[in-house]
Amino acid sequence: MSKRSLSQLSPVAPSSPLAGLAPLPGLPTSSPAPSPVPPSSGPPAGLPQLPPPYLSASHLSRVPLPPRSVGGLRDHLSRPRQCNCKRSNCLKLYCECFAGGAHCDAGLCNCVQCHNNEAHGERRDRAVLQTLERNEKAFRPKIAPGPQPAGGGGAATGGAQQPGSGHSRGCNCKKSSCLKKYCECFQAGIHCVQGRCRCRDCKNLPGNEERGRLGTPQGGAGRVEGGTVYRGGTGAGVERAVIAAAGGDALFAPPSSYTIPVGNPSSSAVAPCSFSVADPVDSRGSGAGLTYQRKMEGLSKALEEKIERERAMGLGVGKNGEPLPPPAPPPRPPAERDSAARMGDIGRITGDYLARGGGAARVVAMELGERARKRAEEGGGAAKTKGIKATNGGARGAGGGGGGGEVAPPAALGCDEELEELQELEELEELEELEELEEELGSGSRAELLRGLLENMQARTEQLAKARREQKAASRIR
DNA sequence: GAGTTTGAAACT
DNA sequence: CAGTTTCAAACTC
Ligand SMILES: [Zn+2]
Ligand SMILES: [Zn+2]
Ligand SMILES: [Zn+2]
Ligand SMILES: [Zn+2]
Ligand SMILES: [Zn+2]
Ligand SMILES: [Zn+2]
Repeated sequence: MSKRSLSQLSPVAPSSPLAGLAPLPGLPTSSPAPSPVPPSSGPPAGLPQLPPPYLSASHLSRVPLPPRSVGGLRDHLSRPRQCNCKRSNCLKLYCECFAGGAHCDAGLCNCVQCHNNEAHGERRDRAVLQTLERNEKAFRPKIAPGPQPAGGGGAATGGAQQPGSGHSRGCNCKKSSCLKKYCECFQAGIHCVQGRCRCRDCKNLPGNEERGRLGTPQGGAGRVEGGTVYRGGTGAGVERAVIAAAGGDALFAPPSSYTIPVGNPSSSAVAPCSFSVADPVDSRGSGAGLTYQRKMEGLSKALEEKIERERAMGLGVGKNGEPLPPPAPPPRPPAERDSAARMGDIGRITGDYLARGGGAARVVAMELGERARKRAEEGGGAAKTKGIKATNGGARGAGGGGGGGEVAPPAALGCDEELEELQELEELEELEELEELEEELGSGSRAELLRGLLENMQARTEQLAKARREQKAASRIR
């Protein structure tokens, strides 16, 4: 389902973007559609010429392409595309994969906390929209298709370039003279374009041949995929990036056909799209049902208590680091809940708690530890009690506060500390302990719980990071 | 592999 | 739009 006719312009168009990547002819400029693809590795340009992929501001421009990869299934489009992102969640253009409109390949990428995958479809969708908001051409090729003096990884060779070709936005190099792969032009193997490139001391202009053919003695060749310039490509890189291929060749990962709902700018695009992968509901699978529910219950209760306790102690910080004075508006809902609601409790509770900024990390850690212990007891003996890295012990991390009466947590520091703590914990997913734990608890429950916690933590982390930045900025402004 | 440099992307 | 900060890759040692 979810098949919508293009002409259907509903206000809050829940575009179902990405998903797969739809080959998108990059350049706007009319491409005579020659046969750019050079010999080697020049598969037939089988892609039909699609209509201008421009995201018209008047309506959704859903690229009419084979919904083949609708599920976001493996995009058999690009070659090794691998990133090593650590702090962007692969949801920013910093990430090669994301920038190229592809999902990260858990097998190839070495990214941390990657959200550029089907498992985080919605997040990714939002990120894509944000990115497009900033720059509608964000996912379009930077390198014009057409005949290029390609020389991937090396300086451009030919003489003059055809108008319209080159780096669409030009580079802005200041210290590399455009002779290193720091320069996108150079990396793409094309000359800089006067008037567009704002480089200084450019030595990558037509005529200025071979300054050192391979400007980079070390490292590998650069590459250009679908017009996107990448720095990556160590060694095994593509010697000849074959930039021209963009003309409609599947050789590269054509920038996916992201769609952007521009229908009504006024009404925020809050609900971007509900592409949703599958029904998360049933994903739980059979069997784990009851067990899972019980676990959740237990955890829920434990967390609730913990929260209550801490709140009573005056711990907690406002979203912006401000102390949290009011004991809290205890909107303690009745005790009646259906299983479904109960299931969501964990999320709600932790979310609530985290939102208030308590020692989030600490709580999570303790909770996990407790869970493990519990499990051990139940299971009867042999259980292993995973302690889960409990970060700073009893520490009064965030709320800290101290002593009597008014708990005035040093917003600044507390925030920072908590942030670190959280970031550290965010990597729980990679802890071996958890994997072991998983065996004991059952992947279903563990995964679900963990995911919930992590998501909350991530959200919180983002908040904190922002707050921290602001503080930093504020202090620097002084 | 650790540390530095670089410029695009992000943010203010 | 300019000035800064963040980020991940290119590069150096
Ligand atoms: Zn990445
Ligand atoms: Zn990746
Ligand atoms: Zn990734
Ligand atoms: Zn340059
Ligand atoms: Zn340039
Ligand atoms: Zn230049």
